[in-house]
Amino acid sequence: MPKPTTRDMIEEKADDLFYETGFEATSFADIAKAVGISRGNFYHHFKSKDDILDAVIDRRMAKTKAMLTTWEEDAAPRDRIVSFIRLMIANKAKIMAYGCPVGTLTTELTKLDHDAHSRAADIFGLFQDWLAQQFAALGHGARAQKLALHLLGRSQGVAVMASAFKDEEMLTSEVAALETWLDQLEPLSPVKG
Amino acid sequence: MPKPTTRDMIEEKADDLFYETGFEATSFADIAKAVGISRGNFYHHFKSKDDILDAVIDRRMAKTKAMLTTWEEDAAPRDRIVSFIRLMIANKAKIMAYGCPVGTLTTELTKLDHDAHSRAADIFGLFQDWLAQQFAALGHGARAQKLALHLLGRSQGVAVMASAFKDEEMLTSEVAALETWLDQLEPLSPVKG
DNA sequence: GTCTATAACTCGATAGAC
DNA sequence: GTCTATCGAGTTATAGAC
Repeated sequence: MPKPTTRDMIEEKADDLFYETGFEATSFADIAKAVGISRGNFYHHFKSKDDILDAVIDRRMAKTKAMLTTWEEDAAPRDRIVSFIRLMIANKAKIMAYGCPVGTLTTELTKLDHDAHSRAADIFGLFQDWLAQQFAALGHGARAQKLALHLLGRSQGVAVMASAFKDEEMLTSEVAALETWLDQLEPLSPVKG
Repeated sequence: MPKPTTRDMIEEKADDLFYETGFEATSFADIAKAVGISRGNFYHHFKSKDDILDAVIDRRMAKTKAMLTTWEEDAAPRDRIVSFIRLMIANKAKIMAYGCPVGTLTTELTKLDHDAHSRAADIFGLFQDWLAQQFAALGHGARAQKLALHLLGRSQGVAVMASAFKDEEMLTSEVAALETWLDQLEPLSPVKG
């Protein structure tokens, strides 16, 4: 494992801080302090705060793609979708504290009327397309994209409410409801098996 | 109708701006410009920016209570719940542009670790309790609060996705799905009728 | 006295020169 | 890596207008 570069460190800490305290509320000084470098050193790596945001979005896109690829190790599309649903359980503590990283960033960028908004929304697009593939494999071809969007929305709702009320019970019971929903979808006519 | 006071005007414009551009991103200069008064003049009406936030939350609580009371003119609990669901249709344009006013504010205040976060979440509490009353009247007493939270979450998810993708079709079809969900809830054993 | 406008202060932000 | 410039934020002080 190679030693992380300064640029990697900046991206990683900026990613965390944008998630935990928001993009606008995070200052260069905050990131510099977290990384342990001086502020001037930033300009060797990033020209502006927007440049860091671009890098953070690229980083999240790459990590999302890698995660989706990992989930494809499950042969059954149904189990792949369950992996997505249970991501909320795996990230329970952070979701209750800060909400969903994708949803809260796109929401903030929408209000700021920021150019990067559509690129942040593209992360949702990655999830949607991947989920739609799984629903199509389950035999829901015609409405695969719609089901994917529905599932994404349900997940976002859980994240918003769980962080608003700091309610773990709500999160776990809604995750269970989503798995029930998945297994009761009709008609179920998979292409194979 | 009495002429609105300067204080009323400040609250109204601050409410709009907090919704459209976010609490932190809205400056006193922005509000002053919208109201048409000077910056310094604020401090005869509010001690600080947090004071304005408190007033805005109070204002939203009051408006929410008034709206819920209006919906109670429908005698049938089912129709009252439909009024809630269709609020997303009535506010379609704003939701696609800025998301849900309650959800986005609580999300922002969570990340800012702001004291007013719990008061903002109380607005969700108003909706939840009111919806739970309607579900109880429909005969779902034991799980009325849970159903209310579920419906709130579904609504939040729709708002997040619709604003992320600027997708009106998603909003309208999910609203229709919610009405179907409502009418297929089991068991249906209303106390009266 | 209540409301309002002007100006100045403090602080922390981005940005950049050395 | 330090040090400074510049800008805009929230805030305060003071003085004029109704």
